[in-house]
Amino acid sequence: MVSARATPPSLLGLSTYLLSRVGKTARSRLALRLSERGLRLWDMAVLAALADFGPHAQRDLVARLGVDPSDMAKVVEQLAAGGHVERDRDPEDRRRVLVTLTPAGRTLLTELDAEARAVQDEVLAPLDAEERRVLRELLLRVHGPEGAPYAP
Amino acid sequence: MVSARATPPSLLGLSTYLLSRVGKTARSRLALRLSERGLRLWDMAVLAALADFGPHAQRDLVARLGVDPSDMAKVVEQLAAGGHVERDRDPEDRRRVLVTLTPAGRTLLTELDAEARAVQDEVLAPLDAEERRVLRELLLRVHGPEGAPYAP
DNA sequence: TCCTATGGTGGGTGTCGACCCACTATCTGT
DNA sequence: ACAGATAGTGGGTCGACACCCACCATAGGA
Repeated sequence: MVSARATPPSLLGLSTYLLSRVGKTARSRLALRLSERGLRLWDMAVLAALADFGPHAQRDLVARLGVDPSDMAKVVEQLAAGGHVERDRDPEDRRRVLVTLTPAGRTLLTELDAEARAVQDEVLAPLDAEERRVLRELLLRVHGPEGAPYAP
Repeated sequence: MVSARATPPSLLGLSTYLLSRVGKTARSRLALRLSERGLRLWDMAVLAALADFGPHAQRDLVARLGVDPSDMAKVVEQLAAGGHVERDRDPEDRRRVLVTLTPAGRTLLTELDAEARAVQDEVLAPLDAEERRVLRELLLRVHGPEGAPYAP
C-alpha cells in the first residue's frame, strides 16, 4: 500500500512543482535563520551587492536588486541603524545617498554566508558533492547571469 | 564593466539563493496562470491527489498535503462549487466527508497540467531536454519521495 | 530664476499563505 | 447515557511582501 503521506505523482512529474516546493523550503529556512538576527532576505542581498561591487547609490541598489525604492530605503535604514552600512550624501549630487559597507557589515555578511551554507547542507542532504555542483550549475543557467529576465 | 543589473556573485554561489529565486519565479508564474481561472496552487494539488490515489476523506487530504484542516475545507468548498469534486458523507462514519473527483475535475486537472508544463518550458528555456531531465531527477531526490520531512 | 525631472523617505494599501480558536456533529469506550 | 476524542467549518489574526502615492530636497536645462 502507498503511504497516505505520499505526494501525488502527477505533481512530482512537474519540475514546476518541485522547483516551487524545494525553493520554498530553502527560502523559508534561510529566512528563519536570518530572522533570528532580526534580518530579512533583502538585507543579505544588499550586503552582498555592496561587498561584491563596492559602494552604491541607493538608486543603483534598487536597479540591481529590483526592489521598490521605498522598500530599499527601509532596508538601508535598518542596516545603517545596526552599523552594517554607512550612508553619506554624494557630494557630486546631493540628492544621492551613497551606501557603503562597514567592516561590521562585512563580518555580518560572512556569518550570513555561513548560515546559508548550513541551510544548503540541510536541504541538499540527499545529494553528494558532485550532484550539488551539477544542480547549482543548472540552476545558474536557468536563473541567467543577469538575474531573471522579467517578461510579463 | 560589469552590468549594473548583475546579481551579486556572493549570492549566485549559494544554491540556497538560486533555489529560492528560481522556485519563486516558477511558483508565481504558475500561480498567475491558475489565478486566471480563479484557482490557487492548493486546488491543483487536491485534484492531483484525488486523481492519483482516488477518493479521500478530507482529513486524509490534510495529512497527505500538509495543509491546515480549516484551509482544506475552503479549498474543497471551492472545488465543489465549481463542480470539480463531489462531497459526500461517509456512511460508515458520518463525521467524515468523502471527496471524489468528478469527470469535470479530471478534465480540469489535465488542463492545469498542460499549463504547468507550459510554465516549465518558459522557466527552463535555457536547458535542453537532457538537462531538464537531470534537474528534475536531482530535485526529486532533494524533495524526497515522501514529501519534505518537516524537522523543526 | 523658474520649471521639470530625479533621488530618497514616510506612510499606507491589498494580497497572500499559514495559523489558530470556537463551535457543531458525530463516534467510541465505559 | 455520558465523557472524551475526532472530523469538519467559519471566522479571524499575523507577518511577509510588493506596490503606490504624496512629499521634500536637489539638480539641470530653458
